[in-house]
Amino acid sequence: MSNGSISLALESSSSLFTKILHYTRSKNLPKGQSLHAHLLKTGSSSSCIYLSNSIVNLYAKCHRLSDAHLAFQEIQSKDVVSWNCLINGYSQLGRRDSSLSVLNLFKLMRQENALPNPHTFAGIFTSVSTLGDSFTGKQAHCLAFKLGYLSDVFVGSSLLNVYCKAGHYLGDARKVFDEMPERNSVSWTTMISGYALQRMVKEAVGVFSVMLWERGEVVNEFVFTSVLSAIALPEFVYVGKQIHCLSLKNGFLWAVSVANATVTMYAKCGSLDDACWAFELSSEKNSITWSALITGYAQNGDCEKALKLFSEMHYCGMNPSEYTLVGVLNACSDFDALREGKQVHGYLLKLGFEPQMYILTALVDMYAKCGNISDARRGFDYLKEPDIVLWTSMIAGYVKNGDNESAMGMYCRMLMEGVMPNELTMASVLKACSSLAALEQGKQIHAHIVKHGFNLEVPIGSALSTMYAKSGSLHDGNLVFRRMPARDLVSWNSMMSGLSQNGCGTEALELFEEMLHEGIRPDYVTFVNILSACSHMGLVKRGWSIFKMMSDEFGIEPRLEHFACMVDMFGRAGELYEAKEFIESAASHVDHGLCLWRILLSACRNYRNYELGAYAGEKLMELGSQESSAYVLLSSIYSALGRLEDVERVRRLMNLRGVSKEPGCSWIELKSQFHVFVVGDQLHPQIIHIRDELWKLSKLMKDEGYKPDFDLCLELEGVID
DNA sequence: TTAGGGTTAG
Repeated sequence: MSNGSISLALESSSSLFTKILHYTRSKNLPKGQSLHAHLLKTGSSSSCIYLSNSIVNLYAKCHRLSDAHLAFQEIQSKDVVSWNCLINGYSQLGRRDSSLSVLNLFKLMRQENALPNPHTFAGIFTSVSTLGDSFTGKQAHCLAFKLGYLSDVFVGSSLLNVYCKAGHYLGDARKVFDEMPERNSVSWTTMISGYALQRMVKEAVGVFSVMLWERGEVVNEFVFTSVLSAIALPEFVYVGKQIHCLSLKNGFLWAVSVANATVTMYAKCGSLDDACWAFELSSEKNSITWSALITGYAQNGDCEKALKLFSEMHYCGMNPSEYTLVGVLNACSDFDALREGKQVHGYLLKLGFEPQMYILTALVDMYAKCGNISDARRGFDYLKEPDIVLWTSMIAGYVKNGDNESAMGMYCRMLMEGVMPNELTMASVLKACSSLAALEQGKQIHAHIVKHGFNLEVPIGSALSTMYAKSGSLHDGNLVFRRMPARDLVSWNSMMSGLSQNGCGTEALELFEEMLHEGIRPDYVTFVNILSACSHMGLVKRGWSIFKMMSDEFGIEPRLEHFACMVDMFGRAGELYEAKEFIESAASHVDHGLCLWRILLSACRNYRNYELGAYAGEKLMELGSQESSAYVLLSSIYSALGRLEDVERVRRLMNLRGVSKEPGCSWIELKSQFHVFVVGDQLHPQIIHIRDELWKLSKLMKDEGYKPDFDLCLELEGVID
């Protein structure tokens, strides 16, 4: 026997007990284990239930549940504390499997006729809320009530947490809360964060105020963090500011968790200056504080500041967490900042971050959104079993890069591998169908949506109505739109665009009026749709007044798209000189000029106003247009005017600038197969029959008296070929 | 003289 063991052997059981307690609190497992060995050797633990329970507790608190279980089984006559030590050990792990073990242990405990006490129920309710099992929660609630334990503040608070976490049971939660004979900081925090989770700001702040009224002070930092987390909308920022000031007044400047919640609160409300102020003010910053401000900037569209802050964080010697990296990668995605994104990628590899699922997803998303789809795919292929978020990122990436066929292919592969889509997946796939105008596939996706039990909420409802509308099925598009339980601005905009693109300008304008009537504030996209509808309908006056209304009433500055719609509107109506004046008053930017003069040039061709057409064409030459159609049209106009020198000059300019005509291309989907045709190609297997049919059609046209318009068809072989 | 509840960042 060593000296240490001799001294242990001589110790009284009360001193042994103090030691176990100390090792348990300090989570000193090795010391605890040697003490346990000593107790087994001397047999002193079996004679004393306090000591044996404490050993179970020691292992449970050190997260060694299998050892705790063994020690528990060694106890001959278990009491309620023995059960509680084990039950609470499992429940405190906070995992799904351990919570299920708790429920099994509770069943065993009842079979062995051991009577649970309030301590037992605290563990039971904690596990039930981890599992989100409100049915078992209700049963345990009844039992606790029957046993008269609900007056215990621990039981009440943990039960409160069951109902708060279940979301739909907030009414039950409030009832439990109101009926508690005693409430403390934990009960307040639980009730407040229950409301915060459901974004019920007024209720959360209400409970906070009642607490202030009853207690006269805020007891700890947790109450502040939970109430601040409820505030995430600009209209409540003034309440947030009051609570922030109160936290400073009550001396919580030291609490980094309060500072983090404050920065997050301001950022979510869109008050970035205040978020910055709270950030500077915090006496201690951790990676969460930095993350909160970085993602705040990213989510409010100031990605440049987010990236700058990230490098500042690096220079301050603060290492980023996974969250910071995900936040900054998302900023790169939104900012189209591939170079910076690659730097962050390199940096995280250097810091030794393993490519875990969410970092990998952020990387795939960043590469895809920044247009580097092949690197995105490499990241995707890295994982053997990608989860639904990663699949969706990859599918959305293909859609964003215009490769809708690959997006559809990925979706089919995903289904074959047995991965269930979520609503974002469905929205992306529907977008691919819209772009392909693939109605049949779109209908199949609609069937999947019904089959998987998704409802027509945004974004699925919006994407589905857009798919139908863009594929020409306006009736179905409208049906989906009307059946959506709630519509956001994007839903209205896409329905309007579907109507406008399919020649239903009047209906688009009616929808616009309806939207204003419902109090939805239009954005710049709305006005693009509406101006385009006016242009197609020839409603010049209406268009003018809407164009003015956009900036005067809604404070939206006109963008290139709006100017283009206006020029198109004048052009279609034959008001060519109005269009010219409009361009000259609006086109201060090169890009604007290039687009606007090009529209006028086409309109001049349609109305055979060659003088003005030549004027617009020369403007395009001055601005260095790279569009082949501009050169072809201008030279044909000069030819029609008999100005052959100018024809030659424009041709030379086109060659000099290396502008070449892209061959025309069209495609059609027949029986799930795409047939693609490019000018001059003979690749289609049925090309002979197709040409035969075309020849018959043109003969029919001639017989009916249609004559081709040769006015602007030139001997441009040298240019076009 | 052993055992219990709540909080912030993506």
